[in-house]
Amino acid sequence: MNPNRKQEIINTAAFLFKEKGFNAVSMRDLAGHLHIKAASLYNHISSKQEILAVIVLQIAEEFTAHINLIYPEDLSTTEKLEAIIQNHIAITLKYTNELACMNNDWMHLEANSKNEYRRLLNAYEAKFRAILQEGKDKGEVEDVDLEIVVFSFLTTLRTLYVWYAKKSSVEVETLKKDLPKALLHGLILKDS
Amino acid sequence: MNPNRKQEIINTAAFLFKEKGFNAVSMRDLAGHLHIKAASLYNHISSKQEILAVIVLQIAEEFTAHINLIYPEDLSTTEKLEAIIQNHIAITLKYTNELACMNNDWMHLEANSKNEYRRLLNAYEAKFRAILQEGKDKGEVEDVDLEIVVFSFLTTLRTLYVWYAKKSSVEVETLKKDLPKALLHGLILKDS
DNA sequence: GTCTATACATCGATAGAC
DNA sequence: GTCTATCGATGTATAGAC
Repeated sequence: MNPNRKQEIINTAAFLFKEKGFNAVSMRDLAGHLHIKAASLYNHISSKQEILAVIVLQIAEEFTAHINLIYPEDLSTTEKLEAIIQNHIAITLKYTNELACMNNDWMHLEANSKNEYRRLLNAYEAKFRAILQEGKDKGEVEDVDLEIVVFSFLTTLRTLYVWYAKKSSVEVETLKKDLPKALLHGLILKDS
Repeated sequence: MNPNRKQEIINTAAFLFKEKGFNAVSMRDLAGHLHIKAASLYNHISSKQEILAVIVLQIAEEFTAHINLIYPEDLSTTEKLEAIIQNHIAITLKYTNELACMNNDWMHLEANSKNEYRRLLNAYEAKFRAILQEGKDKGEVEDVDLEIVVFSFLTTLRTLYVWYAKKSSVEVETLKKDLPKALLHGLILKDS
């Protein structure tokens, strides 16, 4: 019942799920990393499914909260997109394991949690799409297919934890500076 | 021993692995979709691991073959990158299930196959990086961090099957036209 | 080439002692 | 709150009949 212990279990689970995938981590594995027996886990959590749901939905809700904050602000499209990029970087640094787990294992949520996750995901994409559409209407955004930009932008941002896994803190500063550049302005010089 | 039957098993497995993930598909599931019993599968394949290795390495080798072809050609950086993008789109259309499986389940390969996969992946990224470096040297490419561009570019291309899952053939034509635009030239107009 | 039958490991989860 | 012991389901894979 100790909430600290519960959080400890969830953090360890997130690490293991990232490393091996949800289905490849047994309750015995997880317990072993905490130096207890599998049966003892059930004093703190009700099921393996519950652990996954907490990990995934916690992160998904944090993303939703941030875009709901940014969306109505009086900022240019570039500024809004920059804020979203910086938020993805910040969450990637803080919740690397949970993010990997969300991306790879949300499909293993049971029905109710999976629906809730999908709802949050769709809401996030809708707000993101609306920001881009606004940019197009205001003439700030190039004439490219909106769905393609939404897809390529969000795919890159969602998968930042892969990049982060192999990098140093110096390189994180480069990421904060150059990722917006690469995503927003492309990489081919206009006059070539 | 019938090679057609073996291919049929592998194709069905790729579909199921994409839908549910490697570990969530049992040999009984797989057999059921082929209207036979699990034991009968072993007349055609030696293990579940073998199926995964065939699926993943087949695709990985196809990507490697293509970049080895493009790399030494006498083309501009833009042309080479366009060729790579079009190849990713083509493979996504032809091998959607296998591609999803490669991305999500390569971690479940056994040691030897996993090492081979990593070798192919690293070789691909190295060639891709070299093409970008060449573009920078020739002044065709913006001054952005190379690793960040390699990452965001390849992440998007690798994950195209997610986009394709929900789209029509009309939209595929838009993808072929606008994905290079979005990736190479960005989305923010220069004068805004 | 597919079947039935089954071996044997491991899974998530529970009961009840301490 | 952790333990031992264990249940019942399910996993991959094999043996041998047809």
